[in-house]
This record gives sequence, structure tokens and C-alpha cells, in this order.
Amino acid sequence: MTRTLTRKGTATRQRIVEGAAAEIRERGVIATTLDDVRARTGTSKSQLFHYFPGGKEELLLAVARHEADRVLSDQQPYLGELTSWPAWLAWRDSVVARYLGQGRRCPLNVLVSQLGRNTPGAQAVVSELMNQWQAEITAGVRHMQHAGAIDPQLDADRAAAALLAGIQGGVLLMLSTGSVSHLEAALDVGIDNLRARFP
Amino acid sequence: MTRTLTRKGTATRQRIVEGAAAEIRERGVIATTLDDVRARTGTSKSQLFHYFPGGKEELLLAVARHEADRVLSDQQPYLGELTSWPAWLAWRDSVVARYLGQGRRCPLNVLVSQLGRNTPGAQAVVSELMNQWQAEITAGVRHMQHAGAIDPQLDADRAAAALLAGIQGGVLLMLSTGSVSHLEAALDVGIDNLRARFP
DNA sequence: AGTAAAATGGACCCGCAAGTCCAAAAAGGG
DNA sequence: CCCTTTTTGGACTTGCGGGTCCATTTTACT
Repeated sequence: MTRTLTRKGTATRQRIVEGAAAEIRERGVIATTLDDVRARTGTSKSQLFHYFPGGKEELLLAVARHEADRVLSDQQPYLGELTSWPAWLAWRDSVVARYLGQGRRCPLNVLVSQLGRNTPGAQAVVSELMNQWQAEITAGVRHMQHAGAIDPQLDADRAAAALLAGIQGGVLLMLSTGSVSHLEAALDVGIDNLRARFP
Repeated sequence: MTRTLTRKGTATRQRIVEGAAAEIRERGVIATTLDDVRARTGTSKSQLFHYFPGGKEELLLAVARHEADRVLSDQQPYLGELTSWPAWLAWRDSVVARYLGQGRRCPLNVLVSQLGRNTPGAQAVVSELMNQWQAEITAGVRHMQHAGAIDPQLDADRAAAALLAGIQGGVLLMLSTGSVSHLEAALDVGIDNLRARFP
């Protein structure tokens, strides 16, 4: 299990994942073949299977993990500091900006629906991401509750779940419509309603 | 363009679409081949291409349309009659029940991400569906406003957009987590907040 | 330096599934 | 009842892309 990778090896592996991620962003999962990845990253077929013995499946999973990491890190430091209403708005803007910049491609969504949601690996990646995401929002809500800015009666976790769902749906709708208006509506209405809930 | 179909022809075409839809629900888009459809529907290869000259792409699009139709009709009559709070809750329940019953497969989501969101056909199907869906929710909000149950100041369309986003996200999360809790949270929080917004 | 392990190149295989083709059987229409 | 159009059957082609293999080079370690 502990396959040893040399420095060069890890670099190559990294290059493959990043190249595959880029390729997938540009052309979609379905259109991306191992040969495309090979060409782009200047590697050979045997290298792909050397670093990803599970073949395409394993590579896609690695790319999914890579993309999932970016989702949260792109929202920092705002997501980790939801301690005032201006901070919430700054976070809101960073989310909108992120997806606006990303355009019509949500690599993660496509990757996961390609891998099949049933595969335990893909599921784990998404669940992990969503759990962390929701936990950070919940922490923000709790903080505001302690600060007396939100009704302490409110179920923070449920509110966070609803907000997260709104964000996800907003992104999904953006993928089809090309507009971030639903995402903005979900964030704005969600945050507005939190603000309205003070004692 | 106006290829004439006899009665038998339209029946066969219909059978193909429905068989393909069923196959896709059971096994997913990627795993479904034209040969599977052919076998299931008791047709021949030439028939598939006779009725769908554009090949698989055209067939998938027809299936997507078919599924999109069901999404809204499954919510009726509730969605069309959001005229009282009990009616809203009945609708909420019907949505949850629909997706709970559907399980981890969202044929439409997968179909669309398979077809590629860029293809104008797929995009049109989804946009059309979402527009109608949102319009019906908006109508419900407006009705409640006229009835004095919701603050007339509220932007009905924006509220509907946010609620729709929450639903979409809830469904998306269900596909990964297997649980409808996010969908329920989105609906409950969304509706609660509408109720809280009275004069 | 020498050896074992890891990294690389690239030719090759192979199965699958989309799509083609032609010929035969039903439908329709006057 | 005949001629045209539609419908059907199913064999065949084809290309693509994932995966295998082995020979060669490079790296790491003592």
C-alpha cells in the first residue's frame, strides 16, 4: 500500500492531477480522454497507470478531491470569519465572485455525476466537503447568536443547512442559465432572514 | 422536417422514449447503451435511428424532455394552488415525497450534465422547466400577499428564486448524501421565513 | 560504484457501443 | 389490388479510448 514516491514521482503525479483538472474544466469530463491528459501533461500512458493503478476512475477521483479542496479555500478567509454582518456580506460577495469567475463549468458537480454518486469514493469527497462547509456556516450563525445579533432560539444547524442548499441550488441554476441571479437571491434572502431573526 | 408518422410509428417512438427513460433511471445514463434500449423496447437498431436521426444525443434530449414534464406534473395539484398555508405545506410534502421516492437518481440532472449544458437543446429544457417552476411559486407568493398573509413589500420573484434554489440544492445534496434533510430544511426554513414576513 | 526500486516511453491489444446499410415486411391511399 | 411510403430486422463496420506490457532510463541508498 505504501508505494514510495520519489520527489520526481510526486511532482509528476501532481502535474497529472492538475493537468487533468485543467483539461476537464476546459472541455468537460466526458470529452476528456486519458490521451488528452497524457498529451497535455507531457507524460506517457504507462505513467498514468503507474500513478493511478485504478485507471481513469482513480484519476478522476483525485481530480475531484483537488477541486473540492479549492471550493473551500477559495472562500477563505471570509468563510472562517463570519463574525459580523459586514463579514457575512464579504463572504457572500466572495462566493458570488468565485462562481461568476468559474463560469458555466462546475468541475466538481460534473465530476461527481460522472463518477456516479454511488461510488463510495466520490460520495465521501462530496459529503466531506458539504459537512465542512455547513459546519463553518453553522459556526458563523452561532457566533452571531452569542453576539446577540440572531435569535438564540433559532436552530443554527438547520439554518445553515438551508443556506447551503440555497447556495448549491444557485450554483446549479447558474450552470444552466448562465446567470448568478439565483445564487445571489439565495444568499441575500438567506442572510436577510437571519438578520431579521433577532430577539 | 415534417416527417409523417403513422399511428404505429408514434406508438413505437413513444415506447422507445419511455423505455429509455426507465432504463436510465435504473442504471444511469452512462451505463445505458442504445443496445440496452433496443433490447428493452423490443426494437431494432434501425428503428432507433429512424425515429431519432440525430442518434443518441437526440434520444437523450427527448428523454430529458419527458423527465422534465414529470417534474412539474408530479407536484400538481399542489404547486398550482398555493393559496393558504396548509396548501403550502401540502406542496412541501409532495416535493419531499417525490424526491424521497425517486431515491438517489435524478434522471434529469444526470441527463443534462451528460448532454452537456452547453448544448442549446438541453439548456432550453432546463430553463423552461425552471422558469415555469419559479413562476408558479411566485404566483403563490403573490396570492398570499394579496390575502394579507405575506408582507406586500416583499419581492415575490426574488423570494421564489431563493426558494427554488433551495429546493434544487436540497435535491442535489440528497443525491450525494442520500438524505432529504437538506431539502426539508430548505423548504421549511424558506416557508417559515415567508410566514414571518407579514405586515 | 553498484544494485534495487521507481519512473518513463510508447507500441499494442481489445472490447464496446455508436452508427451504417440494405433488404424485407407492414401500412396507407387511390 | 397495386404502388408508394413508412416501419422493421439485424448483420456489419468502425473508431475510439481504456487498459496492458515490456524494455529502457533515472533515481535513491549504502
